[in-house]
Amino acid sequence: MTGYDPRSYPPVAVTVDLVLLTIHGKQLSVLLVRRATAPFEGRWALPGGFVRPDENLPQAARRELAEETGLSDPGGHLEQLASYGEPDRDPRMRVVTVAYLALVPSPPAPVAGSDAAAARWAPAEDTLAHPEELAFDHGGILRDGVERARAKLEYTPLAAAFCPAEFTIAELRRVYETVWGVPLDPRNFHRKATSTPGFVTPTGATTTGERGRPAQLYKRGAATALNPALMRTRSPRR
Amino acid sequence: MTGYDPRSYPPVAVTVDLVLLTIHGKQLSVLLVRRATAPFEGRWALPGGFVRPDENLPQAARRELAEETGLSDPGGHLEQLASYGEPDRDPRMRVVTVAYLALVPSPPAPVAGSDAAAARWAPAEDTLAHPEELAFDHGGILRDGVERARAKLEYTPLAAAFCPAEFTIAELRRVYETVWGVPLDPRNFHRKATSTPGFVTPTGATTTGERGRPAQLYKRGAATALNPALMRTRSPRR
DNA sequence: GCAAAAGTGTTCTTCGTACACCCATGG
DNA sequence: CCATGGGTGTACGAAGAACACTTTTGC
Repeated sequence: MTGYDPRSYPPVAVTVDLVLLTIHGKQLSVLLVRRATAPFEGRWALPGGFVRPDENLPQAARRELAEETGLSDPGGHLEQLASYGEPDRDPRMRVVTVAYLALVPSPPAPVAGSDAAAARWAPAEDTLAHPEELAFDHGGILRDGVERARAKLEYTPLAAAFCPAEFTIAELRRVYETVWGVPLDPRNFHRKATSTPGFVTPTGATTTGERGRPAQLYKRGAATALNPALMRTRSPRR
Repeated sequence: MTGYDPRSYPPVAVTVDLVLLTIHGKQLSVLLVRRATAPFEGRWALPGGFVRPDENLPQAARRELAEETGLSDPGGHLEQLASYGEPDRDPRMRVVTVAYLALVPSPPAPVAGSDAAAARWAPAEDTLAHPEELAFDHGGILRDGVERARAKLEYTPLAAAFCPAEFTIAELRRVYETVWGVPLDPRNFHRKATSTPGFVTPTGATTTGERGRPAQLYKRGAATALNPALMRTRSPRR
């Protein structure tokens, strides 16, 4: 590295891009914005923007999240995903992007993109099937984000990030079924969720006005990791 | 993001830093280099350097790894860890670093730092106990790297990255014991390692000249994930 | 009462743990 | 033959899968 002064390099920019996931109806959905300017004008892309000189990476990600959801704190979960830095990933200049993964409760707010031409919740499955339709390398970033989300549901209490502050065990189960795309046994899931320490804590309240027996309401527990983990792989009895 | 042109920003540099781990004797060790120039001159730091205009991030990481180990392909494993971008993490200018985690077989080569004043393998435990002694925010990066390595041993066949091309089950077990810092039952570990599909594949050869019964030699299997996972948490019989 | 959803109990099987035991080599 | 480490067999208990069954609501 001696002899390499970055100030003699062509300029580099650092951006933050967001894989913002929620559960919309029965589908895992990702927020896409339509690009208003070149390059990739008119194409759909992940929301994102340049990191400002005075902010760190999580701050930039939270700022983007707030801008896109229109809420100062949309709840849910935000974590760094990975960084992407192919030299030609942006035709304008060298841009290294730090992708963040955000999971938020169902439609956090009507999305009023202040700086994007338009924004929409797109079914993740459809978008993953045609990743090349997204601008830049966002198809690959989205794939990594969805994969990370699927994996982390197994061994962290992250599924609750998709739920409102209070939720039923059945709602939590539907998160798993939607994200993983597999049916789960409601009875075994109930036992598992309520018996895993720190996963959920009962609020005492119950649902009402729904069909069937009212359900206990729960809020997120204090645990940051699930032990034992939930199983994603179905191991059918022989 | 409208109205924010990164070309009007103060310049940003992107570096790649390496958490390079190996097993040295009975200890998990990390490669540290002594800084030859300001800032933090004379202090120990993770190896790293600026990403060049024509290379992508993995290429930069592999270049650093080759430079530090003195081998064009030291074997083992290399993966992106995370990115760090506090505005003041480098007093010279805004530097965003993309950290990579590398796991290589025991002393891959005498380290001849071409551009660092000196390099050494430091016990990870000691270094983690005094993270503030490292330059920049490298103490935190090291902590994240060791944590990642410990976690990934559970559900990936990554432990084999610490072993030479051919190894015995006992060598593999010692990797786990060293990285996790817990003793494992040799007999149960043997069964588990050999029965987990894709973890290790026998070469047919055996060790010789050692004390005790010769051991079968194995090489890395094709699996990228372990199913079922190995257990790190000891669940003692009640 | 009936449908629907919540929640409990029970059985079967799998798998981790502990540990007794046998095997193959060096000295 | 004995010490040392490699490798197998087996009993016990914990936990997951499957599913019968009870509870509590809306209609």
